[in-house]
Amino acid sequence: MRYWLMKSEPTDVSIDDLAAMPNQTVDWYGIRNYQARNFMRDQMSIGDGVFFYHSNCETPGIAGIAEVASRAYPDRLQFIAGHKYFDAKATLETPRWVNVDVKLVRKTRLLSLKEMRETPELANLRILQRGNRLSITPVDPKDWVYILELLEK
DNA sequence: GCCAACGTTGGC
DNA sequence: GCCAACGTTGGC
Repeated sequence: MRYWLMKSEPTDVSIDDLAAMPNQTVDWYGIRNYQARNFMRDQMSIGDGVFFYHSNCETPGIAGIAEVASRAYPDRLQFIAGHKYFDAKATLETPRWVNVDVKLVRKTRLLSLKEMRETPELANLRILQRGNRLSITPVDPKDWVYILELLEK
């Protein structure tokens, strides 16, 4: 059992979009970064905890709790010629990109990036480190618990 | 819209 | 295999 923070642009998939999806589940498509892919492929298990993070928006921050709902499987968009996420080097036999499914647990208050930065206990959180752009990062269990408490406040 | 930081690409 | 150039991310 591991914990993760996964970024999504709310103009693409917001927490409310997730809540409106069938089974409140979305395939985490479009990851085109090897580190993030490897986290999904090698380390994620069904039931892992996920903080659903809104990025590249007016108030970035954690908007809800979700969970990993599948093992990693090939991202279908890599095979669609002309698609934004098409990859000419990927084949059905040797796909390059994978995704997991992510299921909503519950929407929370928005815990803003600003508030996280102002919380000394969270100083080690990967997303707060300088220059961190990874869209999927592991979260330490103690940070997971601490943030859960913050989300209740 | 700016730009710092980082990842990827490709010439050599 | 180096590294300059380019592309992307994402906060501000």
